[in-house]
Amino acid sequence: MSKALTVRQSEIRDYISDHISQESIPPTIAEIRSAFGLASNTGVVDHLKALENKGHIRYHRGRARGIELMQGPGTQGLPIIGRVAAGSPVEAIENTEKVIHVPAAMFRLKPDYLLRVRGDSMINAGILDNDLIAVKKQSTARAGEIVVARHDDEVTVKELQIDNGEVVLLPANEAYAPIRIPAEMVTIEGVYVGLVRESAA
Amino acid sequence: MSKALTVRQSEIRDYISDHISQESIPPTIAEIRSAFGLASNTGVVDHLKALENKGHIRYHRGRARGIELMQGPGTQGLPIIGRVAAGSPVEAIENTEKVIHVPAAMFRLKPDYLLRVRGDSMINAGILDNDLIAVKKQSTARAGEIVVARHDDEVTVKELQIDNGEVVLLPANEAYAPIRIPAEMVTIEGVYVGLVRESAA
DNA sequence: GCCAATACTGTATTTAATTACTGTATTGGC
DNA sequence: GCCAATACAGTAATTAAATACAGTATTGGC
Repeated sequence: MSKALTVRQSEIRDYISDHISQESIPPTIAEIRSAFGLASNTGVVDHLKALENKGHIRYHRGRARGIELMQGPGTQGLPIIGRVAAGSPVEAIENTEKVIHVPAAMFRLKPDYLLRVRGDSMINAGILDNDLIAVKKQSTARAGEIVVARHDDEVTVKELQIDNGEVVLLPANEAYAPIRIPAEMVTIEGVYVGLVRESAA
Repeated sequence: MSKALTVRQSEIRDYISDHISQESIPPTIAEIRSAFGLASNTGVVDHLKALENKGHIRYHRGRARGIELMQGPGTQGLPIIGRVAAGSPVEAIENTEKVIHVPAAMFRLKPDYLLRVRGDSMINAGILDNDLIAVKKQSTARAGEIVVARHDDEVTVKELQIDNGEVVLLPANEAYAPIRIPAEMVTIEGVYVGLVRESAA
């Protein structure tokens, strides 16, 4: 749908997105120019044209602040994934509870979806039963990161550790034991980048 | 807060609201003028000033399309309160870090603002240092609820308990002792209704 | 080695949009 | 009967913002 952006292009796209959420109006070309320390409007216009060609914005020529953000994945709505069906990828659409409009800019790393956590195995990491964790999709992770891991068609949230070539999934709760699995039997679905809790009444 | 509008004023307010939802950008003064078949910008400006005085819009002079709706689509922004200045009410505008657009529907009870939590006194309730808690403003609360309480110009987040006419502010961390204060020395600022965590990298 | 895309500077110009007056007519309240 | 608020017209001036052109330098692909 929307082609890959260069580093500079996605910086500008993010600036536009942030400007809209904070000022509730798109920036002018001159505002973008000075935000990036550029000397000429032309450079900004070039980027806007590129972003338009790649389907990320609509650029209404001749209109003041005529930049309209296209709601690409990760921009506006984050789907909430509920129970995860066995065998299906975690982002399968039929598992979507609903979509909530959380600005991805709210989190330091842009998440791709929200996953509802079941159980209390991560309470010492401040992740409680029924919390929604913001997950960024990626297939690798570093030791010490909290990851969404799939093993035997079961998806769990645990701290990742590597020990002697084996993957250790470490709960943050003394009542649970670490899970040790050969690396080739575990798939990393994503990493934990944030959390949303709708507190019970 | 927002005073009653005349018929004409609410027509114009509705037009602005519709324009934002349809074009995702506020209208210009000239667009409003021609939409209502007026011959002069002055009439529109008069209405905008009236709408501003009555608290329905913010009118940013000198900016193209500088009309910001205070209610309606895209207005569910919650201010993030950072450090709380001594003596000032917690919602004081100078303490606002920024506004993030979190749909109020995300939480069961509609919060009024987000408060950045400092310290680890509530870790057993899953509230960590630097988390943002969603707070609903209210001056009373029931025992067992987690509240934002002010005592001696200091604002803390604790579980509320009542014991023998005294207020007990209960931390959720064994390392901290409960705080016991006469009820008349504590002000309840609001109750905890949700949480947002921007996880550290 | 060339082409296309990216990422800009610099200057000038045009058009979009807001503001700044002055003035008229109507309405409702005290 | 007057005052304040509402609801406009009309004209000019000013500023905000976008565009148009002509370049330069760098990168990666074929």
